Amino acid sequence: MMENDIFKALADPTRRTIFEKLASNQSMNASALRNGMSISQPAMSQHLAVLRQAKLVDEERQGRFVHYRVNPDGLALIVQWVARYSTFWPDRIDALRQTLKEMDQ
Amino acid sequence: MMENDIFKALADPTRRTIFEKLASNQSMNASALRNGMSISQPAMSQHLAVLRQAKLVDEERQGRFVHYRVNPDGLALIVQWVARYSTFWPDRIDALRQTLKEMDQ
DNA sequence: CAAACACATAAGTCTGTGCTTATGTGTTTT
DNA sequence: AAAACACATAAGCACAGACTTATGTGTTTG
Repeated sequence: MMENDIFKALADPTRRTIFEKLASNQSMNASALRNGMSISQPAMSQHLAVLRQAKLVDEERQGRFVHYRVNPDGLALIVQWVARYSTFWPDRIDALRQTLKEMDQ
Repeated sequence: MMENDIFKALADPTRRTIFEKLASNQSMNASALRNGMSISQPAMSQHLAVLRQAKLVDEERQGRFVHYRVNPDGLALIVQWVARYSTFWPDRIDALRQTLKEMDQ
């Protein structure tokens, strides 16, 4: 299940850090992502595989490097999930609900 | 960490089911939540504890029953987290960004 | 007050998962 | 072509977490 992959992927703090790194930079390869992270190369590779399967990240091979960047599909799925419960937010935020509906098309 | 609690809480499919049940009904006690769920009483109790710690759920004791309902705080935190990456959504959805900013105040 | 009830907590088991080291695959460099 | 490099995969280990049964705590009912 798609939803499950996403939440499981984001349940790990290391993976969220990786994702945030990718979000603030345009695109990074796996080695660049490791900088300042005290994480082994295989661990990084495994985390990226999980993020990729959750559609939170896209990869693009360039020679011997693999460049990773944020895939909006994953984020959109979270938004859609949260949007189902938008009725529980303060009234004024109902405007958000509208915007999200337009987004779904 | 707050963020961690939420994502870990939602990483479990059973807990998401419980949360969705609470979202579609106004308020339910733990026993009512078990209906049609083939889950033991202690398991339900443990899941609810996790959801409560993540601020996804509120409890209110009434006699020997404990009524649970959705706590918007948890949902709001997810929205805030996703909002940080709203730049990755298609342009027109940038309107959402505005709405979320207003929400933060 | 005793029994039934609603729920929480304890303790143990089993599976999932995040890590490691070792090795494999493909690409670039010299 | 050999060496260095970037990354993936394999296999094993250790811990986290979801479940179970058993029991505890508090409340209501008969």
